Amino acid sequence: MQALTSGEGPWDADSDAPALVGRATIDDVAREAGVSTATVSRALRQHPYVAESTRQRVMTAVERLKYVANSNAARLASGQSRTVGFIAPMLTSWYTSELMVGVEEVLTHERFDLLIGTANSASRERIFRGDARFQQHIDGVILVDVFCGDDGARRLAALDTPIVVLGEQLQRITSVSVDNERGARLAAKHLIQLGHKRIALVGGHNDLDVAKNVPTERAKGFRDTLQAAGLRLPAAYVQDGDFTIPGGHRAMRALLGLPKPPSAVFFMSDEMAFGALEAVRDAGLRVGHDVSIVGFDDHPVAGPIGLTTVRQPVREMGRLGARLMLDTLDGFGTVRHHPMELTLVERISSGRPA
Amino acid sequence: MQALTSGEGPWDADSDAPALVGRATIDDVAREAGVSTATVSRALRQHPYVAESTRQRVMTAVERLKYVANSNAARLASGQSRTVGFIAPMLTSWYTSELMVGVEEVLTHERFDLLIGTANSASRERIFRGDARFQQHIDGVILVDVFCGDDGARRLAALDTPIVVLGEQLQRITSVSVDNERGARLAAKHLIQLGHKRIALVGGHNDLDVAKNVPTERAKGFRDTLQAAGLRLPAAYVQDGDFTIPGGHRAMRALLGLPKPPSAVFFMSDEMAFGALEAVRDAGLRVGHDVSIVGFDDHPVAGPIGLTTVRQPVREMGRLGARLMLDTLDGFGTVRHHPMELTLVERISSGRPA
DNA sequence: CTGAAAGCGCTTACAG
DNA sequence: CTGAAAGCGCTTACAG
Repeated sequence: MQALTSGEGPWDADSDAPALVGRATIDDVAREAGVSTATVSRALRQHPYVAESTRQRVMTAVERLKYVANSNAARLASGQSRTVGFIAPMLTSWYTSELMVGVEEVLTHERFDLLIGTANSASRERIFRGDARFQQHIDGVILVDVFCGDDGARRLAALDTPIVVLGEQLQRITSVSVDNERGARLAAKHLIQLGHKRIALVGGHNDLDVAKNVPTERAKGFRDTLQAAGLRLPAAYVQDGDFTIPGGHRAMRALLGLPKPPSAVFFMSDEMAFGALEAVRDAGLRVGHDVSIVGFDDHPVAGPIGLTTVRQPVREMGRLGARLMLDTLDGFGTVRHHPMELTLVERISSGRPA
Repeated sequence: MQALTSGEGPWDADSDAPALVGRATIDDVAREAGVSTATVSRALRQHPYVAESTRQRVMTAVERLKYVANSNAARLASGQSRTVGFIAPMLTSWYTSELMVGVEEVLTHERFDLLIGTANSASRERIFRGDARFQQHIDGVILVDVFCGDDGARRLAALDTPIVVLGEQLQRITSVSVDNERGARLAAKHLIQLGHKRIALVGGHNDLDVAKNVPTERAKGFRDTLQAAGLRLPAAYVQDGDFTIPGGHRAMRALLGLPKPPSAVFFMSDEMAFGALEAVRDAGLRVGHDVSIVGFDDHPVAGPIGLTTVRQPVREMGRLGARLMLDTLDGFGTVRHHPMELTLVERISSGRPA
């Protein structure tokens, strides 16, 4: 970018800056400061052995020339990509993008790049054994909703790539996790305490063969709680909502079409619960009265529309995950599990059965 | 990343690949194919003057070695950053992130990187005259909700950096735009036709001194339509909702607290309308009956909750904007304006006045 | 159509 | 604490 042509105000050119053809390089700075490029490089990266006076001179030259290091050259020379991969089964869900924002926030601050990837069943193999984008030039990978059992986890841990898992806990892999079973228990208990007997469950990813852990754990917590209360969960009361808004809509319609529809439904994500709203309305019923609904996430729209939900601090999980990755890359890499708190937020979408 | 340790299934090592210490470089490929590195480079980038048989041999070697070019080296050598900047006043709104997803989609496909930036009043100057991240190593900039009048537009156009503007139309700058005035007119007309006389307006960015164009244009279309219908718009009926959910909540609460509250409100974004929902509920009123609400965007949750809104194809706008940027960078850079269609989607949040 | 070689702008042992 | 120099892995005129 060059200086602007003329005129006043915020779009003005900065007339203080020395005229340059193209951008200043490290050589320009070295010349200006009267030192070698090596010294400039060291001064700029907080290298310990640089005289304070030298550092000052370098900084002055940097300011004057508005020098910014060419990161391509820096990465090539140092062999460090300063890039972290981010892999999730579904990039468009609120949950995923919120995690991504958190991750991006701290990574950008540390001048790292983020490489985004989806992980459906077709691509998951490629990713770990040679996907074009991930095969090289990546320092580590942040995984969301990992799609593997204990066995897969063991193999993941054996990779020589730093890995951080978000949203669940895996053996021998650093993670920022949430107790999914407990979250589902909170939701189930809440509905049981309200007096509901016919409670349905809407999850997803049943046929994707990816991202199985999260729905599996939530389903378990839910079933266990119902069972402990002596309640049945008929097969027809378990629907696949695909973790999307339209999926939630379909699932709810199916449930309401049953001979004996449930009086309450737990959705494993708020977005699915949002989709359900329309189905309830179309059936001429009222949420919170005729049908109670509980979601999972605490999406920003959950509050405004009064959705009872299991809240998880998603953005915070993303931030923490990124920090753990950075720690690992810095060599402070003991495997750690960071549990995040889950809380039930009661709002008006759940009430006593009619 | 290295091969996995052992075991079967999707986490297996690929035993066909030649053992390599580190990654294959262009030299490895050249050796394997029996050609020079220059030829490998040409073959890989669809250079016209490469014999078909040579290209085949190179490709085979690439496959065998699972070669992937080091983009840092490629960018350094070619002098092309293959990076596009994306600047918006508010990164967390649905509108902005949806645009970003669209942009990211086509940019990634073309192996371009995206550099994200916010543009509040404090930083907008820096961006164009020397922000560390944008000063260099960027091929072009995509601007959302540009914050300048005709004068600013003229200066923007004079920059030697390719620019594409999203969401509105500016003199002499390529854009993917929407007729904001018309959108607001659609909303106003709809409410007027339903019989409303007391109609309020909730916009935002009033004190940010950024992103003024969009709210200004929408306000104009709205005012003009009311005036043409002989309706007044008292100052108290114009509120700042900050383009956020909490902002919409506050604005609605203020409106409902008025001695003579409006019977209908037009929000310049769906998210603000979402925030209003809670305020309406808290006041013991019903949306679509006691108060009609119209939004702008057609956010994914608008359908499920039945929000009447002015729909704009946001993701599509992002995609198109990215393509226009790529065209510009390829030298096909005539200034063009691509208008996108706006349509009113009538749902249950708007009805006849009580 | 292909190769030898310079060069992109940094970083980093290696000396001093 | 600092400098000279090699090298990171590509691309691209320049010859042929």
